[in-house]
Amino acid sequence: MNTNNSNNSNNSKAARGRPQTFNRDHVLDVAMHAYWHDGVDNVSVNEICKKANVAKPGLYREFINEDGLMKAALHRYQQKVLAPLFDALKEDTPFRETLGNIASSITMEHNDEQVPKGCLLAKMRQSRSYMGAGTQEAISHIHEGGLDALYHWVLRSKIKGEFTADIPPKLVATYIDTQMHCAMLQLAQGGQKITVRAVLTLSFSVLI
Amino acid sequence: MNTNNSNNSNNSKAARGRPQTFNRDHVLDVAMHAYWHDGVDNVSVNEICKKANVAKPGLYREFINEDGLMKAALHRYQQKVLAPLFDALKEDTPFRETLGNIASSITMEHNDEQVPKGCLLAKMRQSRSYMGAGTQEAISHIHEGGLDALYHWVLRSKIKGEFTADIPPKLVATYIDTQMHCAMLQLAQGGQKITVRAVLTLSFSVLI
DNA sequence: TGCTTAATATACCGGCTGGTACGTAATTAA
DNA sequence: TTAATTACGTACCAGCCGGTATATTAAGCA
Repeated sequence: MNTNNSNNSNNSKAARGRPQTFNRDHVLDVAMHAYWHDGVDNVSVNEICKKANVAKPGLYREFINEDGLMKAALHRYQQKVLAPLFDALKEDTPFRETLGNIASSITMEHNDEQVPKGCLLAKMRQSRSYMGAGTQEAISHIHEGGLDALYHWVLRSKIKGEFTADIPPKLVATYIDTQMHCAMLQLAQGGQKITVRAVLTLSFSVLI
Repeated sequence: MNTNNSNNSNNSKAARGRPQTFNRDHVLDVAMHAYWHDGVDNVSVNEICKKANVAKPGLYREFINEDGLMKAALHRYQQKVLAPLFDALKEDTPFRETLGNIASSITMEHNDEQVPKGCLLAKMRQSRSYMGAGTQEAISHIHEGGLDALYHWVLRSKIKGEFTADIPPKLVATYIDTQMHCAMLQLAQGGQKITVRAVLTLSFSVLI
């Protein structure tokens, strides 16, 4: 898990040549936000370079090509945004309540314009087939991780007796994933939060 | 060949200059299929010209610009594909059965490779904000027409006593529209038909 | 036979794309 | 100092994009 660490501190001294000024994390933050906000198809490497105030060759040195940049940006999204959300599935909150929390956090009002609408992973999933191999693999990997987290959460809820509906757990996980995905797309596309939430809640009501 | 026409069918007289060979309907068929199959973002005017075997200036003379072409292709999709499907909502089939038919027709097996997966309207809706003004308007118009058809179908079903759940009809229309939209996207993205169908059926089960 | 009208195809435009060759700047080691 | 090493940024590449100027072709009319 990780590419060598470029510009960094805990490295022993040495550092033979000209010191690196390229800031990998900063570029990744810019790229993640741009892809998330504008949609992967509508952001070029040139634009990211401008926004991050770096030159193209430096970026290509770090990420090899556009596919590498996208893949890295998506991984950053997974770490910074997705993982904290999915941590909620590991807690001991009752099934019903967690389901409600999911609906809430998706349609939450953060009028913070800094946070783009929708979900980068959701947006990438739908144009998956036109992306580079590395990005496609990352999308599948992260998506499957999410499905897996949902699946085990459902299993545990079933054991705890909190989930009683007679629906195969695998299907429940896919169902919730699909409904979340769908809600994210609606939001990204400009759908009203209140409507998206009503639809999401209605779709979840079949589970409780 | 001299029964020429394509466009101006009922033209009676003369036809002064060089006879037109540009076939509007053929170009629209090609464009519709290309947008549908490959995704609007991944098809250029140049490619459509090549596939339809026409020169660019002829196409621009007929459609003015890319936006005009997209808009016309979408309208053709509405007439050729969508309208026949939505006609099912006007018949007297029971609510439950119609709901099942919707799920069936969406996940139907036409291994016919000629028919692209998913729905052109659904694909366009999700990249709406990056398209021309005419296409955006067409998307909204057709989408609202579909929502309206669903709404009135639900209303009639309620009057007939076939739909009894205590959910506002407007929400039901939006809900079904959303679930269909979502299923179409999943299919377009390569989702398994059997899985998509299971999710769709589960989501519909809250209505009956 | 021209003359007019209208549709055609070639060949081009500036601009943007992903990607890179190459000269230069900044550092350490000798 | 001088050489080696490494990162930097300018300026460029071919290729595609949406869109168009222009000369040519094919018809009816006189």
